[in-house]
Amino acid sequence: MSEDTTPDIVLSIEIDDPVLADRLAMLLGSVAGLRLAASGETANASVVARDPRVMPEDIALTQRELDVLALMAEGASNKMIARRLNISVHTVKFHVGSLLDKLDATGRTDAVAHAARRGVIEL
Amino acid sequence: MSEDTTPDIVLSIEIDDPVLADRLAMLLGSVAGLRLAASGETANASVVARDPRVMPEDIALTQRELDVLALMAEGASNKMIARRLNISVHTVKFHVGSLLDKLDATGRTDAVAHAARRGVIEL
DNA sequence: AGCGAAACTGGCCGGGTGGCCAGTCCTCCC
DNA sequence: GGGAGGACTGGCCACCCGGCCAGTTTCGCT
Repeated sequence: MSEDTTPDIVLSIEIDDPVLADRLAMLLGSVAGLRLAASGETANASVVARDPRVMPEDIALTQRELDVLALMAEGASNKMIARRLNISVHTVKFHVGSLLDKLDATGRTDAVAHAARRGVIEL
Repeated sequence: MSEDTTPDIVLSIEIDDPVLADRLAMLLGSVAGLRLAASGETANASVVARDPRVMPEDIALTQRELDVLALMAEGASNKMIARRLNISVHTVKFHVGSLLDKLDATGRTDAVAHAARRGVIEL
């Protein structure tokens, strides 16, 4: 017991592409100071596929629309949003309306789903 | 021009903990066949902190509830869900009700948000 | 047989939602 | 100085949503 001040970092590979996953397992399996997680083992970190949502491809949402969107994602009703933002329910509806437009959604539930998919918001 | 059939895997480290990130950068930086992404560069894969949602911790949802939940996440109205599942709107409401219960949600938007967060559904 | 869970259906109703119309203030820009 | 866009507000209204009550059938387990 001496230089084990830092135990191996346990890494789990969570990549769908079997080819890439294999290459990584190969490369990382023989790195000193690092270990691949056994099945079921809790890892310190995971290697995941490049998240597709990272490229913004931003839909142009105004700040206010983002405010409303965030609260919608919390399950807040128009009334709650109005109170939280100190604006009238009508104004909330106004923003929700343009949100549905811009996100090409049919309702508020669809809107937050689309927004989450496109990375506009984080659930 | 011979064994470059497989260019280096570009890896980006996206970990908040600076200590862990540093150790990983150190260990991974010197692995042949693998390269750390330059800032802004698009990586093949990312090293991320253990995603909390990976552990199932499944809420016990019945098959029918999962059916309804999936359609809710598509932004479908109760009427649409009813048509798609060949059941009455009342039955849909019944399932939505227990979904709200089990997912501890205040409305359908909140329900799909919670479900997505817990990994019950994939957006 | 008896019992519970799941799925299904109905009526009723208050409140929420989204679409339409209208309008007023800003500020930035040509 | 006139336009364009954003934020904001109002009324009106059809429809949807979620919660309440009630009931049926079918299944598996004991």
